[in-house]
Amino acid sequence: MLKHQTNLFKALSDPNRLRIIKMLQIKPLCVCEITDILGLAASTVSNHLNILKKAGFIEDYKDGKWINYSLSKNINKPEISSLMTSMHFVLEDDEVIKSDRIKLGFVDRIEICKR
Amino acid sequence: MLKHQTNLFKALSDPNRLRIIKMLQIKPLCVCEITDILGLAASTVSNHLNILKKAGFIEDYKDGKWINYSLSKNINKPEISSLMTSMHFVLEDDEVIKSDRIKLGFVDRIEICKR
DNA sequence: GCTATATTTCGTTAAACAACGAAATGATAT
DNA sequence: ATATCATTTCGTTGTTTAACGAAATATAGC
Repeated sequence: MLKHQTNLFKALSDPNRLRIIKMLQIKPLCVCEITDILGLAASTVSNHLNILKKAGFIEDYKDGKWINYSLSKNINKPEISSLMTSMHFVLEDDEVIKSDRIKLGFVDRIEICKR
Repeated sequence: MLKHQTNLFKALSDPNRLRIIKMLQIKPLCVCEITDILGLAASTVSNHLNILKKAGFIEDYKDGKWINYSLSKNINKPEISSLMTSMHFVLEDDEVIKSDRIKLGFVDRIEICKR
């Protein structure tokens, strides 16, 4: 249990995973859109998403041929919802986060996947 | 800045550092008391305390020949106080944490330092 | 000022982690 | 049914991190 709760914080202790959460605060995204904005290998992003999902911060659902990720509801887990509230106090003024969020307005999953 | 905020979560992503915070929620402690309960080398504990202090979660003050650590006030840092609030929702039922807190009632810094 | 002792710094070692590319998987849409 | 393409799995590499003991530092109290 101590180990499991430690994983909650471990999941949040990577800059790229924080970027993912701050993007998902705006809207749900598919793997290829996240990959495009972060500029990482698809396999690396897949791994990050898995860590966040196992921790309970995000969840996925299918949308045509894409898998969308969104922040998880987790009404019933106080530690998750409490930490998600904390995430709103964090990094709002960060340049990287702001830039990521601007890019969100222009990502087009169909264009990305054509490349 | 992204890096600095990541360190907030990194500081909380180690089981022994979580144990330290959950103990300090009960009362301030000196290094030798924390070392005694965790069962780690003093140098290791010193390192953990430094990481928590740099992140802004704890602060120290002198008390005779001991240095006491306590949870930091940080009224003015919303991300810190928000995360500290989250820490109250976490690990309250954990066996290790409960056992640590029971030991707190019996630690005697003068006895410890005589060994 | 000296001595005892609490705490920190340093160097080392082993384990954990992030990143990648290539290959495997799986599901959609024709 | 199959071709296509999004996503995941796997194995590898370099980096970061936790832990230790020994030595250094600092300070309290005589």
